[in-house]
Amino acid sequence: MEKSSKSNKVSLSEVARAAGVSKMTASRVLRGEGGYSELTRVKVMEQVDTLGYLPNRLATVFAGDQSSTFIGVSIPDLGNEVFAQVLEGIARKLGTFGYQSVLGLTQHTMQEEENWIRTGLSWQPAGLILTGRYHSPRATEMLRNAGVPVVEIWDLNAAPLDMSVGINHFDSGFDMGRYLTSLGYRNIGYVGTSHDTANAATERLNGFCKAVEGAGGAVVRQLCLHDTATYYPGFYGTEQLLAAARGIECIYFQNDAMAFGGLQYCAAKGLSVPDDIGIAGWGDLPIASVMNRRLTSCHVPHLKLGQKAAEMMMGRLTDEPVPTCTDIGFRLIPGSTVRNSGV
Amino acid sequence: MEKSSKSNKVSLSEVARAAGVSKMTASRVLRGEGGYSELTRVKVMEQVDTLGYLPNRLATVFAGDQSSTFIGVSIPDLGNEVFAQVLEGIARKLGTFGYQSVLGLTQHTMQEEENWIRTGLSWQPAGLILTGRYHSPRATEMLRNAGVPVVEIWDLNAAPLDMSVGINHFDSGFDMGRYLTSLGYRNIGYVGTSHDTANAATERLNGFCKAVEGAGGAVVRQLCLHDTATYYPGFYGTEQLLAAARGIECIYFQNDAMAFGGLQYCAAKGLSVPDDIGIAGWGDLPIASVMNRRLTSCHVPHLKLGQKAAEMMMGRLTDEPVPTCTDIGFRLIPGSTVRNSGV
DNA sequence: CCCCGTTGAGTTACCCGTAACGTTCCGCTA
DNA sequence: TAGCGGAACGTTACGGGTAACTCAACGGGG
Repeated sequence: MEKSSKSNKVSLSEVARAAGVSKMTASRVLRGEGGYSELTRVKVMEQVDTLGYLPNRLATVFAGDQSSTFIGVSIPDLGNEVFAQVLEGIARKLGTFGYQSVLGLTQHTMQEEENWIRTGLSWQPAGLILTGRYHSPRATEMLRNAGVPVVEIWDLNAAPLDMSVGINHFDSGFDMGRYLTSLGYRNIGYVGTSHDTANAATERLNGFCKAVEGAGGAVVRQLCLHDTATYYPGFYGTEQLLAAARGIECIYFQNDAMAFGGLQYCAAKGLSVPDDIGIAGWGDLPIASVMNRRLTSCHVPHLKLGQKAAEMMMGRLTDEPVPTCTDIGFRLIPGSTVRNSGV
Repeated sequence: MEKSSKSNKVSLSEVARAAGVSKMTASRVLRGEGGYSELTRVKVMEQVDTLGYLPNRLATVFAGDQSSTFIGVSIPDLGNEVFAQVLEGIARKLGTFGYQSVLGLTQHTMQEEENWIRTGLSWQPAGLILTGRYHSPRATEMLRNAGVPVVEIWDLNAAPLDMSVGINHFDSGFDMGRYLTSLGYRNIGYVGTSHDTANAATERLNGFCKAVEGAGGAVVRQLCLHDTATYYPGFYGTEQLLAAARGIECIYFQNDAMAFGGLQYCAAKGLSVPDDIGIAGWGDLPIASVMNRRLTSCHVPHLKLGQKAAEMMMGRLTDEPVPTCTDIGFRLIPGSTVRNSGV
């Protein structure tokens, strides 16, 4: 049962020849658009089976001016569980429409994103889904010129390139700031990681600071680690923060993963949470559902966000009216890692 | 600044015309393969900038017999952090070679995988990376006929379709079984989820049972939930297991997420771990690094696994000699959620 | 028996790049 | 000054499929 040495790509012409019809007739049968007899259909389909013909979608896209079924999806990184869920929502929903997700990991940098957009556009995607609302000038220009639908997710963008779905991160930080100050916290610290200045985490921090300061408190120390926003940096970041500043009553973390690291640091050092110190995160990781203590955090429907993004994309591609801007909403989770009433 | 109604795709011919050269010359300039004067180069590049030309890679692929830079990657689901990391390793590594990952989420079913392979092959990928070693007969046939490189990851496959990288899950389960029995555990339970019978988790369970039985113990109860293998099912699965069987000394979970759920159930019910019951998981989730107690588990270098898969794929595509089978290895983590010496 | 509509199937052109080959034109050598 | 080589660039022919058009055969109504 040896195969011939090279590329056994069976083309439509070969199927047609084998079936004794023209290429065009075979094409009609394959697309089921009618205009052929039952006998012809059977002959063609027999050969499709026999030869193991697989349609070449590149050629189809290439032929008509119809666009492909590729959707480019750029995600900062998958180490962050939250983005993994967004991607799952997107990919799964797109899949149900017969569309494929082409993944780009942009490492939170606009340059990586720009590169990815450039190559991404070169294979004629039906659309692009991008994380974040900040893009390099050249990226923006390419996107405008390309004429493909674009959904910006994560950050809500009142003036999106095309469409946008996400939450208002500033507000989400603001709400947490207001909540923590309402509990009497005044000297507050922040632990996060640094990347581009323009991103969602920074906006949360800005909103947070505004609320805290508005309530007479102060974010006395903001730690921006040069590391990934995961568990262990949360651990040692807490150590650094507490060593650098006295009297911190509560720490706001960039996300839940870092907050768990912080919790663990406190446990290791015998600091009682929330008696000695309050801990708040962001994102509401799934693992929180089985922790003995509920982490104070902010819930965002990640999976739903991804699904919504995919739906908006598909709506645009099928010429349905689509809102340009969808607020997916967030919910503050009081939790038990901060004290539960004002002092 | 209104754009004309339709697809502003600028083609190479337009660039060439605007620059006053032939299509072929413009193509040569774009590819930098020489055979043109500096003046010509400048003229062409000017028009590229002015018109905002973006190469159409579909056409390129289509023109030569060179293959695309798409690599199809099938992953069961991204809710499982472990697969997200594998994907990250793959996508990132492929990216450095200028290849794109096209994602397929197969929900742990062979049928979904088959569908995805069929459509996947239709856009002429340079290769496929599949999770698992079990594929439907038709999928196998398509893969053989397609003549594209295939890397099967996750399960080590001694007789892969093409290439394989992963670990031996049977051995990994066996080692855990031997370890737990060496600590004196004899009445052991298992909590996992059911899907196709043929998968890595089942192989781990088989290896585990063999070791346990070989040491005179028994896996007295195997619970296979109809749910996803995450935290909460681990929680209520533990409840079900303990309600259904008496005298269970130790529970082996399908993965760490479920084990964390189990740990939490024990904490909620006042069961002391490991004094009252032992808990073991699999996969070594990142969050374990900041837990106060180390979960007994099995470490697998997920990111490295993904990277290796990508490297093997690239090696094959550049005609380097590539091992057909790479064991990425695992490491048993004794942890502190089982007792630490034989009774 | 002719005309015409319907059905089934073939022909042609095209999509956008690239390989392979042709052509021009220059300068250099004998 | 013919002859030649090579740099610079143009022409043609694909590749796999599809839209639009054309054509042939057949059956039914007048």
